[in-house]
Amino acid sequence: MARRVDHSHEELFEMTIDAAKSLVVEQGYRAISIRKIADVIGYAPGTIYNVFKNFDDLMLRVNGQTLDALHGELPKRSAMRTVEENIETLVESYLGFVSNNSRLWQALFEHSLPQQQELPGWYQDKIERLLLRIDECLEPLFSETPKREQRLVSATLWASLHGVSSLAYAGKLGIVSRVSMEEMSRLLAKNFIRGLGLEHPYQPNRHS
Amino acid sequence: MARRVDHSHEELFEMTIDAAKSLVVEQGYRAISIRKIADVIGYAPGTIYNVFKNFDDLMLRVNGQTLDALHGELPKRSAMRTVEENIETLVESYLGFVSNNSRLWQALFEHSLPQQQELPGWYQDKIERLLLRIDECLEPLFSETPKREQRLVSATLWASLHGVSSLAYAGKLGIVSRVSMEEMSRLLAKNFIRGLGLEHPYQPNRHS
DNA sequence: TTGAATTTTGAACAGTGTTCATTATTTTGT
DNA sequence: ACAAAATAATGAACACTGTTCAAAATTCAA
Repeated sequence: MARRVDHSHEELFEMTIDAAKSLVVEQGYRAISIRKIADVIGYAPGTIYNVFKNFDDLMLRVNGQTLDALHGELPKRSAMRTVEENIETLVESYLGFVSNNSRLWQALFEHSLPQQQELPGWYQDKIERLLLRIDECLEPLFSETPKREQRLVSATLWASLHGVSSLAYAGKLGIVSRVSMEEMSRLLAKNFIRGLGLEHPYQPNRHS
Repeated sequence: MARRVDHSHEELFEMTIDAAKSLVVEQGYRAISIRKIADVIGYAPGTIYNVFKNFDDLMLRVNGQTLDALHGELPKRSAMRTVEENIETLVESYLGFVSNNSRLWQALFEHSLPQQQELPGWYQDKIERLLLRIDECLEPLFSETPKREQRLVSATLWASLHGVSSLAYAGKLGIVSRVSMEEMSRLLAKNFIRGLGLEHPYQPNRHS
């Protein structure tokens, strides 16, 4: 049976991702499977392979939407405020999003591609957009220096926050509970930026 | 056939973990399976379940040994040096270990337990030991304040470094390559510590 | 209406973790 | 030395997994 008009390619795409999302939200990343998703949307497993290359592709789309959603919640830099204040606001938004979407957020680091397969361009672009949000806030610190250093700082802050949330949610910090994930994030951002903003906009550190 | 004297329980434990490790090193985390491991050690799959509770347990043991190995390579604090210098040395050791054991290191964050199942005590102890290595280095900054803040800083630094290496190895930072993982780690550690060490040993940051 | 194009299917394949009755072996008791 | 109990190892079986693809069902075009 081929119900060609039942749902368009685009509708199928959306239905599949929505089903995957709700499975993640309700049962966590490890509970997803192509067959379960197919059940939810009322199609056969094979149909999903007309819309997605494979499971990794599907998962990348799900995670891509999570990145989009985060991007939508991050505020733009306010010219009225200092770098520290802007970063603080950014971190608060980040923490809010992560708390409200914890299961989807966990899926973001629980899924990873097979060895030596790099992320597709469209996915890297979504990360790029997020890094730009941080870049914006750092602008005043780097007005005179090459942009590469600025990007390095943004990526470092992004990765650090990622480390804190991923370890906190995976329970990989022992005693440290979810309450202190927020404490850690604020501590990190504040002092990292403060360390940066001392004398030099960017202090290249030599390797001993 | 029961070859009871062939290998003791302890030998079987070690053989299994060694086999798992070499599979990770040669083919990456996603290539491991109980059956492949059983093949390598010359036993039936069922035998592995006499030694390990399940796959997660086995994987936790593998990762536990990775944590042990890292702990063995981290130097103790030198009383002759400043906090910044001690942390720098620590970070260099960390980076060296991660580079020399990249596949095993990746397995450390590619594996995660099912939802709401927390890490066993013996595993948390291994993390505790590592955090203590950082704690040591921070000692001079916290001589007068309660130890809780010191632990918060250690955990934050640990988690941040973890974030940098995990995103870098998973290729989840786009352009940012493995070369700059080291740059990012050094930038992070240096400025975070510098930010901390300003006026107050520890600056509690209020939430706006 | 017929034929081509397209969408959906679901069985089949090769794999996965895990269980457990059966078997082979060793240890113990007599 | 022999029988009985204890133990270790097995591998078939179960219920899953992602993925493929010939066949079937439906729609579109002539």
